[in-house]
Amino acid sequence: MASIKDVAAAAGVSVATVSRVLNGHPSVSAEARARVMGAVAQLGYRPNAVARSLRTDQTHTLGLVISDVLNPYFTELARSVEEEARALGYSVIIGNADERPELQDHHVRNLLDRRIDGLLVSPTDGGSPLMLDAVRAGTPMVFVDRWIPGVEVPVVRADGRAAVRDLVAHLHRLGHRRLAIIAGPAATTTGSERVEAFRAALAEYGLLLPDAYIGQGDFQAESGRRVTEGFLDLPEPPEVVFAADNLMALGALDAVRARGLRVPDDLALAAFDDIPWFVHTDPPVTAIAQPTGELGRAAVRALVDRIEGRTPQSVTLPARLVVRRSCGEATPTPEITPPTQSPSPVQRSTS
Amino acid sequence: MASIKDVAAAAGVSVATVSRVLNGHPSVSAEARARVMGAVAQLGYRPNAVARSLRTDQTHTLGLVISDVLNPYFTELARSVEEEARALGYSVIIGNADERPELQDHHVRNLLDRRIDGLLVSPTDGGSPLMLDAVRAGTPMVFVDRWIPGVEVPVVRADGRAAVRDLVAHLHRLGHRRLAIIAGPAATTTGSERVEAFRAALAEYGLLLPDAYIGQGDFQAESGRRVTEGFLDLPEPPEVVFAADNLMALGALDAVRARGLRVPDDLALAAFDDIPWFVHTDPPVTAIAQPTGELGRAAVRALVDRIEGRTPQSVTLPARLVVRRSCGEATPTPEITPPTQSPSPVQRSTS
DNA sequence: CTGAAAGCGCTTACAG
DNA sequence: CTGAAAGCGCTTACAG
Repeated sequence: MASIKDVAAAAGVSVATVSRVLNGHPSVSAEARARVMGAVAQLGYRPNAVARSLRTDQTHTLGLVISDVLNPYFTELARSVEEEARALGYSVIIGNADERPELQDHHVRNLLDRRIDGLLVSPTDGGSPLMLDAVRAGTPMVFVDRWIPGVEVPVVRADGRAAVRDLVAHLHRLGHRRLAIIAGPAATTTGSERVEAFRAALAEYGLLLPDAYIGQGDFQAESGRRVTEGFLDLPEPPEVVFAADNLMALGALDAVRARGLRVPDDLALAAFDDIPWFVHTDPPVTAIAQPTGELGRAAVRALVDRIEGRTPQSVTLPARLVVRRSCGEATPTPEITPPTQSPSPVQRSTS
Repeated sequence: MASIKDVAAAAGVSVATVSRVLNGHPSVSAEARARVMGAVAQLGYRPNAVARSLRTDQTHTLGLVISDVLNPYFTELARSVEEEARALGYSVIIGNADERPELQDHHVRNLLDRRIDGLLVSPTDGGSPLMLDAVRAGTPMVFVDRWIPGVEVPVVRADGRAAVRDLVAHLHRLGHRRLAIIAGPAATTTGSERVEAFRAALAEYGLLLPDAYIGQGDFQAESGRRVTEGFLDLPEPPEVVFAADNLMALGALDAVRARGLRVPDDLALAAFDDIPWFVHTDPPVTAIAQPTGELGRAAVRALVDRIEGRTPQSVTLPARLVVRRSCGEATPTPEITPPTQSPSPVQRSTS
């Protein structure tokens, strides 16, 4: 591969001059610039980003550690992160933690070793020593979706509390009283918050969330299946299951179908995170939709602000309920709240 | 951040010795080793991968350029690629082409600039000059899923012809005669091959594939929607639509539902690529399943073989038909072919 | 077993 | 406007 020396030789100038034209430095004569450009084109020269990074101590790269690539929510998040980063002149390297803390640490370490300029993390746990050290060492970092309490890092996330309240109102209106939840790991904020939001909303209707109705999942499909089976085996099974993410909802659907039961007749189902497939499942699934793309973009902006010396902003965006048929036929409501107006509109899907 | 000099100073040895213990070089005294390890632990030292790469001309990194991260097929592929790469001591950087050739080139260029050790590509088009140059320049490369004819690069992919033949047999048995396809871009191999396999299978039943029944999609959902609407507007609409990937099948479902029609009564549907959601759609979708994980792993092995001086092997694995209900009720067959036995078993799903 | 030194491909003050 | 030189953090022949 041609190096800057080859270009300099071909253009009859010094490597310093080549470097200057490559970096758009103003003080280069038009003639030198032309000769260099010619040599670059002729040799098909491409600057070595590794060498440049070593010298400048910048990689123009962001690390993104997501909890699970197989989760469409994170996949959409990753896509918007890459898009915004590209627009701001950064590339992104994705690490998939697969909901496993050790794998998360592996990727954080790898990313740090590569000297990425900043790190976007959706933590799989309560914060490993490695991650805490990285924060203390001053690594620019921003949490997306999930975060670690007590750590001085900006957080970009959705607040689902109002939407969960809307969901419980919807369920109550349909006559459901025994409501259960498939929770994510308690060590994650989204794992515990969604349970708490659910519990608080139930309390408003004088309903309790007994321990037997809190199933411990790990945000992956298999756990949703297992927990749902446990619910169905209860002497008094719940009437509704609220899955704290879309993959556990998939597992719940598997479990219900495997027993030859039907949603919503035998068990109603709702999920956190809305995905395109929920429109076409049997039945279409009532879900809480996050503004995923906007979260990804806001997270990148916050991180780049931090990297470039500006003050990063934490951002909290509202999630919203999308009612479909998986909790029972909704009694038709005359007014339809427009989707973008109120802070937490109950959007009635056309499906 | 502590550098190798700091470690050397703290341990009272030269940087050469530090480097040797870090790299497991045998000729280091036990005492020096212990002192270095101590200093490393105490300083929390981590080698700078950028500097190491510059020096060794190796990044231990693979580039993976996929066509679309939002496609669950590619997401699963990416996951298995990362897993196998990690097992072999490599990390992977993913670039998402989003089915856009310019974006694909952007990522290839970025990856090349970063001096990745090798490139895994699922080409979005027939091969840009940039990609062709990279091959000519000797960049270790392997094509996965899609490939570029006439280019001397190993290919790891699934052969769907037998499964497509099984699909057409299934459709014919159900009485369908007017069969249409939503194709991918003709510039991609999977775009054209799936049409040709479909056409050839139809011919075995004396059926034609008229131009009006070949819709041009781009492997993304919106195109599936648009093409399906076109089919439904035809004076004589098809009885079945075969979507060449799962996202276009999603678009087809959208279009059918938007018109208040039903699958399979008004229009039957089948898809290339099987995904977990197809079990739970209304109705469950008959699909052709690829051995995605195995493809990803085989591709990595081939690429690493090439990188490490061994001779890489092209690999072709069979895809198989999974019958569900989206093409009409199947007449129950007495024997169930075990999924792993025959080269192209027609697996009857339990859903 | 160990260290001094060269060099990977760049960028950037410094001097002219 | 231009070039010689230093230096980023490593690895690795070379000499001892």
